[in-house]
Amino acid sequence: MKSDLLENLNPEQKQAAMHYEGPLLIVAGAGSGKTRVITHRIAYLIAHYHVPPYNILAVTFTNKAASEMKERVRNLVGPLVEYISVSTFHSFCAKLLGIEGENIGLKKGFTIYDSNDSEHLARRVLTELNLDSKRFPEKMMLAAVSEAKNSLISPEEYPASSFSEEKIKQFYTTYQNKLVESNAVDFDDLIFKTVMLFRKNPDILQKYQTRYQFIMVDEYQDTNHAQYILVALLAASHKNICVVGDDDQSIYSWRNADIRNILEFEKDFPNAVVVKLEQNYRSTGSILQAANTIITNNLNRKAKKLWTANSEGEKPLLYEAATERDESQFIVNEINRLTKKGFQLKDMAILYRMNSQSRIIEEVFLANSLPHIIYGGIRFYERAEIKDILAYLRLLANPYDSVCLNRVINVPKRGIGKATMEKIELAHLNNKGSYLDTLLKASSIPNLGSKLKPLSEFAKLWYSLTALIDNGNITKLVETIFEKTGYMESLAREGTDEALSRIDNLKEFLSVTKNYENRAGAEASLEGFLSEIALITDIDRYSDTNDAVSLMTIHSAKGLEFPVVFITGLEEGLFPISRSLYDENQLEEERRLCYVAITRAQKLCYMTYAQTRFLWGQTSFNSVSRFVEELPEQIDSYSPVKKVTPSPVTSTPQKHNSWENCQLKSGDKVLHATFGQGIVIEVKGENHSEVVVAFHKAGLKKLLLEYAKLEKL
DNA sequence: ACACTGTGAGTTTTT
DNA sequence: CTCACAGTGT
Repeated sequence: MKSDLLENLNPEQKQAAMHYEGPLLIVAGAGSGKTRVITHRIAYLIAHYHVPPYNILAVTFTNKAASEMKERVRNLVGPLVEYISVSTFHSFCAKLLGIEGENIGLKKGFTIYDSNDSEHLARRVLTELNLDSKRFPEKMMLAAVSEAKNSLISPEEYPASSFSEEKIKQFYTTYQNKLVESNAVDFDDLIFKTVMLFRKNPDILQKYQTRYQFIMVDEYQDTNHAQYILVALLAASHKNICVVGDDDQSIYSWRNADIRNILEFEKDFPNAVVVKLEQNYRSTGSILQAANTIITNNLNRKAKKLWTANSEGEKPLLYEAATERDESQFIVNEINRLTKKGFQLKDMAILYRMNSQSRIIEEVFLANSLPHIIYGGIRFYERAEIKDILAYLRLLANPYDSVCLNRVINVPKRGIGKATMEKIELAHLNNKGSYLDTLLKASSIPNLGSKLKPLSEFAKLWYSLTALIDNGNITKLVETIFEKTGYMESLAREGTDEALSRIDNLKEFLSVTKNYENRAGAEASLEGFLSEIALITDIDRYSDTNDAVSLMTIHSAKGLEFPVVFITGLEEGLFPISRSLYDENQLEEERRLCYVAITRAQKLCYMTYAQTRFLWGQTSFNSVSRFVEELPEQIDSYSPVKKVTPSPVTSTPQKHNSWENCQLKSGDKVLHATFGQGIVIEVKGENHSEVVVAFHKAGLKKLLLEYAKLEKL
């Protein structure tokens, strides 16, 4: 049955898939079938070398990549896939620390802080240390801490040879102490602490070395030093390590990814076998040629040249828009045209450099009723109400967590503010137990006055909820929290549109818990649920069954492919982004980002830019991106200035001049008595008597100017 | 304690 | 522009 397993692989792919023991480096260009090779290698190890699935570990960076890999392995090996460990770096470490964490002082149920929680904590540390947050912004301090952790430098080891280093060291030390007190870890700690665990406990390390006989790492170019050491430790005894990566697609150096990990793999593992995959199966010849032309402008890279046997196809098309709205409208028009030629909406993606660019695109999409999904941006799990309910759950799992306690103790309002909270913190200092212990003994906290009553009630509520933790029924637990805390009720009483949408989000959260329970079955636990949620991103919440255009940043598009790709905002200062313009290394990373963007496209690739763009509160006039200029021969360009814009809606100035009777034009902000603020999308009808307005709260409305009292803002 | 207002500052990418 | 925070008045 498995004899034809490798039948459809090319010779290099086959060589990599058949590799048995010892280190293996697969340099896999974009679209060269690397996932295919990894999945086939896993299947081959099992079928041909009879490696027990239990001994195989595959690590990726994103949950999406992990679940996709799992599915594709399942297609090859069937139900055996459940015994293979396929997971992200972070979730692998989270699980491992859940089991072994007590060896390095982590109590059961520890919380994983996201960047938002970390910032809260950082702010408290800054005030406590009396550090001027202007000279030492928390973002900067956290970045320094992150860099230290990713380099495996502990607070004690952190240098103090300059004034600012001294301050960072101080911050790092206090920040870390507070994490420990809260029984919490941040993202970087997951990797850092796992490495520490292994270093301090050789017996535990050995256990996992024995368990994971064959290790595979995807997107190796994005690993940082800590991740590299983690993998190296696990592979130290058997050296059965296979890494897959492409230095041209390294776009995470700002997260301390160390490109040297891939460039120097052969030094680190001297007898490594190296396989290069250079045949691209994804894109047309023209698209690939454009990508190749761009990337050769980078000096710091391994020489390679992707080729394809695919047909030439059409050259990428460059569109010069007047404004960012025009850019979006062009895209909408093209999408409408392409759907008539047989493309589906889910075949198309719009990529941009930064999330804020999605706003205008979404507006125009809404105005044209074009179905779309925005990845990233306002994240589900970052919405206040979701964070509130999660904070309740996290507090139940970990009653030491001060950040979560601060978040929920006055939500909904219980009349407990800063002053009371300080009294609690003070009492807690002399208490060896958890915050729950402290609050249950609230009557012994001095000077509480009238606040004792609400506090005791809160403690009682908290205590009664703990009884529900262990039955694994998280949905029930969440429903009880909604009810007993009065959270839902207080939102319902508010009755505003915003409150109603919050209620909807909370209801959707119940489908998240149900989904988890279905998947986890008898294994379901509050800790398991929380650690899964902490590491999940929005990308994992969407299914691709809906026919809709995808909108996302280029970073989150890595690893994905689409028949049609629109790359937007190709302007100097935006892409490449202004901060990178004077740093050759950063500029090369921007160029790699551009390379990643182009190579997402299978059939058609569009590149767009706007002559003027409203950016950061003002209109800017940027020239076309240098990346476009690096492609003189490889693209066709299309400038609407010479032709009539084919859009039914436009905001080009020429057209406005002819609207003599009309004070409103598309793009204007207006205020409506009942619908609130909105933006004019379209003016139409005889004498321009009708307007279509996208209201921020009420959505799209068609209005007659004669009746609707619109105030121009 | 809290709701409101105005000011001021910083604007990338994400597990 | 948008968010966070300080200061104000209730």
